Amino acid sequence: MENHRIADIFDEIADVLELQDESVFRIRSYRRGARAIRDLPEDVRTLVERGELLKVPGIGKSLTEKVEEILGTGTSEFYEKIKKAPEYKLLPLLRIPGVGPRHAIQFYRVLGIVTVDDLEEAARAGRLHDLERMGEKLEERILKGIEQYRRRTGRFRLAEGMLHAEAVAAKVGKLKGVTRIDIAGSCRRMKETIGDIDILVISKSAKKVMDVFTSMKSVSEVIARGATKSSVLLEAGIQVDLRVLRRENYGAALHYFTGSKDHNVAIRDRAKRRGLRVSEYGVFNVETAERLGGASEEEVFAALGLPFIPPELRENSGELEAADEGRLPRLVEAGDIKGDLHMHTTATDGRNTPREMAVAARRLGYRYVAITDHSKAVRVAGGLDAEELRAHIEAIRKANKEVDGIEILAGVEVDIMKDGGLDLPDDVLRQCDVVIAAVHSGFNMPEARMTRRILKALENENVNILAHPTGRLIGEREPYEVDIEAVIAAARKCGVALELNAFPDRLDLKDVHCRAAREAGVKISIGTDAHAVAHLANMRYGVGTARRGWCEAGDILNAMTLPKLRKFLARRRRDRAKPGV
DNA sequence: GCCGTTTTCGGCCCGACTGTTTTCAGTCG
Repeated sequence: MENHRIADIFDEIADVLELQDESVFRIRSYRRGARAIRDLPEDVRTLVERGELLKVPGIGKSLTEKVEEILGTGTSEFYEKIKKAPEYKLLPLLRIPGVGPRHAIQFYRVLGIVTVDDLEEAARAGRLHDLERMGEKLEERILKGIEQYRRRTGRFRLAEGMLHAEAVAAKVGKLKGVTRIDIAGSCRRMKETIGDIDILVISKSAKKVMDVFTSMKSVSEVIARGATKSSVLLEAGIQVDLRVLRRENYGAALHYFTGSKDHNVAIRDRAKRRGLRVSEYGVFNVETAERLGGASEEEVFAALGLPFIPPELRENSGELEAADEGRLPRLVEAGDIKGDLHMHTTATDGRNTPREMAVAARRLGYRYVAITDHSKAVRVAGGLDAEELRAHIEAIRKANKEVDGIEILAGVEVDIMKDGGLDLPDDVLRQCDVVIAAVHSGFNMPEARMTRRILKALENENVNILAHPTGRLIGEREPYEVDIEAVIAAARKCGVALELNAFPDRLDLKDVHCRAAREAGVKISIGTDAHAVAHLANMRYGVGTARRGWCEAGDILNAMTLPKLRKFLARRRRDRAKPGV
């Protein structure tokens, strides 16, 4: 996948242009282009080959040419020129909170500062505060920013951010006078990683809210404190912004601070065309200054002639057009989920027995679960060989008889070997109700070989689900090289479901791939890959990701009733058994 | 640099907070 590399190049170009005080619109175009490419559901190369890159919103003639040049030669003439510019060396300075392009360029021009170390030294020596419009407080703030920059690991995983956000919301929400509290921002949109946490509050006593918020035990630093807005840094390193709002503005603010930025820009653009202005205070008629609403998000959308758009869709990736044409999906909800088809037990590397997992799942309101322990290739997990799996299946059948109110399906997560063969013989796989196939080794093969390997595994008539199809670990391991389009097409042909692994480190398939799979008519199985009872709760992140992928309940395998699920699982083998099929 | 039911030229989202200043620049979201 070259998408990330090209997107990073465009972002770097934007940063340098900003340091060079170029047109803000030109800069914005590079940033928008970077984002568009980063979020593509498929390899930018295939898009170029089909001649469709120009159709992507935000990508025009100039960026298309640069993408083609980079794909062909590995770089672009313009990018090379940018890299030679003196400002290029200053990019790390921009990553320091509190340092923007104006400061960075001032430090460079006046004091010759290039590196973060230079800046730290200058700040410590008190050489910054004599600069124009600089003072001792800014100097101090920059030193703190450098500290934060050094500590910082980048974005946080959704699950981690959500837990912190919910802890803060619980604390502030308990206060007297707080009549409403919401987590907004990328958490609300269920984005796979979050940069910071946004919390909105309606309260009569804003001061009290700010007092409590800024003095929580988990706060390591108060970054800003105002009458309506405060920001803190938690010990965990996550920044939390909290705003206190008036009831009549609340919907407009909630919409605004939920984002995404691109969605907001598109909304305001739409408003402008209609002679309206949208801000976090409401929707206004530009000429008469009349206020057309803003107490609820519904009012904001309605003022623009739109139905409510769920937060997970607000990425400016077609949701406004779909809303306009009345074809917004009816997104899958937590309550639609009827079971969990991927979990491990003490038979391999899990911490609970099949029985314990099933009882916990029943408490979640599920109708069925599948126990899917590892096969022998996963040595570290104590994977099962054929004999052990047979015994395990027996144990699962027995547990199923003992536990009422939920069906325990016997399954396995069988490894896909390097040649595309499976780690266990067909006769034992045939005894399973559910077979999940997965790649756990040999991640570094070339794309063509990896794609062949997975496609061959999908051909095996016993396979029902392909687990974590790209193998990525968010922030830790890049996905392996695989032609995801080909995998989706093969899944469709073979009647195999693709998993949306809900484990917080994975969320794999990711949102844009879910959307592509759904559009191709492939079923998505949202599985938690739970290794303990507590992990079953991660389903929410899988559902959130599926919603970001525009999935409806009908697209989700484990939203099916048990009889329908059984039919889906059995169909493959039956079809194969028919002569001539 | 992108884009078009106002336009192929001339637009391109809006506001809070901070610090350094007596009206604003920079950063951030």
